[in-house]
Amino acid sequence: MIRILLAEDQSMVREALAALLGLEPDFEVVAQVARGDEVLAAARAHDVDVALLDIEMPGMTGIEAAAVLRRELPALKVVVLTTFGRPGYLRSAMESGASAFLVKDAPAAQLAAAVRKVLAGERVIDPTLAAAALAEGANPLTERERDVLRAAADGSTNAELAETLHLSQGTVRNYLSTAIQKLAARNRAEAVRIARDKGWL
Amino acid sequence: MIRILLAEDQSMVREALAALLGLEPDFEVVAQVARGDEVLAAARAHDVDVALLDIEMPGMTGIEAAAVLRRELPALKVVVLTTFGRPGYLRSAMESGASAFLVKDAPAAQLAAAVRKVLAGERVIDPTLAAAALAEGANPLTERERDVLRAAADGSTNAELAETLHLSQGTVRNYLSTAIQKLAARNRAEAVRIARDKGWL
DNA sequence: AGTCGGCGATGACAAATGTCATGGCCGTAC
DNA sequence: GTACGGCCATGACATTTGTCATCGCCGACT
Repeated sequence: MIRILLAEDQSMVREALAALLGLEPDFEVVAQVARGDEVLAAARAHDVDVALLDIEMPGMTGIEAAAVLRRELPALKVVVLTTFGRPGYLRSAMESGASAFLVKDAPAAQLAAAVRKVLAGERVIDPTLAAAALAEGANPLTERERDVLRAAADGSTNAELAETLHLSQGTVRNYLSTAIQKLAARNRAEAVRIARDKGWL
Repeated sequence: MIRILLAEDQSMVREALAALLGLEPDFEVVAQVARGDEVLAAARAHDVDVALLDIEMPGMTGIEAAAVLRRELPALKVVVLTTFGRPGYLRSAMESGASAFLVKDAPAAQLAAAVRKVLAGERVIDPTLAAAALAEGANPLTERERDVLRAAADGSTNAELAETLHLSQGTVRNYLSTAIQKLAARNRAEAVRIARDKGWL
C-alpha cells in the first residue's frame, strides 16, 4: 500500500480528494491535516510515503512545509498541489524539494498518476508552466521591496507602512518606487497585482 | 436515485467532489460542467434533481446560474458551494433562489446532508454566516460606484478608468471618493479590499 | 583597495489622488 | 409638483504618491 498524507485547509476539498485517492486500490490516505505546521508531525506519526501539500494554508505554506520535510524526512516524496499556476510558486516549490507540482484545474487522473511517478523517482511538472517559469526569470525584487509591497497590499498609506516597518516615509516610497519600476507597473496597486500573479509576493 | 449536477471550474476539485458524492449509495452525479454558462443546458439534458454550483466560475458565476435555473427549471434545487464565506455572497445566493449555501471549509459530511435537506424542502445556511450577513446590512454601493471600483481593482489610473468607462476623470474620482467614504476606507485600494471581502464587488 | 549592491535616509519636484461645493438632467415616490 | 436620489460633470484645493539626485553604512566579491 502507498501511504499518503493530505494537507489542505478546506475540509470539503480535502475529504473529497481523500475520496478520490481512495478509489485507487493500492492507495491509503493515512493522515489528513488542515495546517502547514502540522505536516511534519503527521508525517512522522504515520510512516508516510507521499505528502500531498496545498500551498495556501494557515500556519505554514505548503512550500515551506516541503522544505521542512526534505530536511527532516528526506525519503518522503512531496507533491505540491495548488489552485494558482503561478510560475513563482513552481520555482519555489521545486527549490524546496517537491517532486511534483500540480494545479487543481488539471484532470483528476493526473493526481494518482503523479503519486505513482514520484514514487518511481520521476518528477512531474506541467510543461506549459515550466516554460512560463523559465521565461519569466527569477523574482527581481529584493527582500525589503517584497516586505514593503506585501505590507502595502491591503491599502495602507505610506505613513502606516513607515510605522509598521519602522522606516521613514521616504524610504517606503523609494522601495515602492523601485518595485513599481522593476515590475513595470504604473502604481503600487498594479505592482501588488503583478507580483501576486507571478507568485513573487 | 438522486440525480446531481456538479458545476466547478477546477477539474481536480470537481472530480474529487464527484468521488465524494459517489460514496453515497443513492447519489448519482449525472453531469459535470466547468463553466457557469453551461449549467442550464446540462441541467436540461440530464433530468437533474439538485445542482451543486461553485460561485467563482468562468462564463457566469454560480449565483447568476442559480437565478437562471430558478427561472427556467423551478423544480430543481440549488446548492451553492464556495471557497469564500462572504456575507454578500450568501445574500445574493439566497436572493437568486439557492436553497443551501455551503463553504468549502465545512466538513465534507455537510455536503451530502445539504443535498438531502434541500430535497426535503429545507434550507441550509451556516448560522454564523447568516448572522454576519444580517449584521453587515446590504451593499451600500450604487451600481456605478461598484462598476468604477471593480474597474479600479487592477490598479488602473483615473485616466484609464475614465477612458474605459466613458466618463470624465472628475466623475471617476467622485464615484471613488463616495465609495471610499461609504466603505470607511482610506484610499481606493482599501476600498477594493473591503468590498471584495464583503462580497460586494 | 576598489567596486558593487542592498539597506536606510533626506529633500525637492511633478503627478495622481481624494475632497468639497456646486450644478444640471433624469425618474420615482409622496 | 416637489422633494429625493442616482448619474454625470466642472473647478478648486489639499494631500498623497511616485520619481530623482544624493548621501552614508555595510558586506561581498575581485
